[in-house]
Amino acid sequence: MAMRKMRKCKTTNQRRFSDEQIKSLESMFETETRLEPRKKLQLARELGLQPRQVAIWFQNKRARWKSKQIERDYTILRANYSNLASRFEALKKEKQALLVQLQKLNDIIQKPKEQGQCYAQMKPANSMDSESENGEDDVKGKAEVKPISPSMERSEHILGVLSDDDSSIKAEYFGLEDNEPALMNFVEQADDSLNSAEDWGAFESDDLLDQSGSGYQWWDFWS
DNA sequence: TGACAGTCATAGATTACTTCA
DNA sequence: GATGAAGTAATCTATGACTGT
Repeated sequence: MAMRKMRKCKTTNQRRFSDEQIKSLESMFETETRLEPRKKLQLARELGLQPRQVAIWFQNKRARWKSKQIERDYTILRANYSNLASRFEALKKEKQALLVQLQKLNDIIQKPKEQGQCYAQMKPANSMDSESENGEDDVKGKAEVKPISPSMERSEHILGVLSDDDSSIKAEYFGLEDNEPALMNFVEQADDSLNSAEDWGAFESDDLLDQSGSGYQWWDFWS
C-alpha cells in the first residue's frame, strides 16, 4: 500500500489532464474506442503524456462509458415496461366490460326461451296477444341492455320478439343452422375462455410480451 | 501483451452546520 | 433574537492509476 502511495505521489503534480488534452482524447475516443498501438504512441507524443497514461485513459473511458450506457438502456427499458403495463391494464378493463355485455346478452337469450316454454304449457302456441301480461318482461329485458353497436341494436330488436318458433331469425342473426345448443356453447365457451385466469395469463405472456416469430428475447437487449 | 472488472486515492464541488459581528 | 457572511467538516463526484484475471 505504501508503495502504491509513493508511486501516486510522483504523478500528483499533474494529477488532472489539461482541458486541451481531454479534448483531444475525447475526440479520438469518438472516432475509435480502442487505440492501435501506433496511434497511441502518436497521441501520447502529441499530448505530452506517457503511452501508458493514454492507454489507461482509454480503458477508464470505455468502462465508464459502458456503465453510463447501461443506465441509459435501463431507463429506456423501464419506460417501455410502464407503457406496456398501462396498455395491459386498459385491455383488462375492456375485457371486463365486454364480459358484462356478453353476460347480459346471454341472459336475454335465455329469458324468452324460458317464457316460451311456460306459454306452451298454459296457452296455444299461436298466441301473440300476450303483451298486456308479459310484454313488461320483454321491455324490462330491453331496457337492461344498452345498444353499443349496430349489431347489438339488431340483437335488441330480434330478442324483443323472440319465441321458441323464431329459430329462423336466430339462425339468420347468428349465422347458425337451427342449432341453439351450438349457439349456447359458443357463448359459454367465449365466456369461459375470457374468465379463465389461466387463459388470461397465457394471453399475457404469449401475446403481449413475447414477440414470437422474431426469435428475439428481452435479455438479448443487453448483449 | 493488452483488455477488462474492480478498486483505491485524491482533487474539487457541494452541502450542512457553526461561529461571529 | 434575527440575519447574513465567513469558516469548516462531512459527503459526493469525477478521474487517474493500479492490480489481478
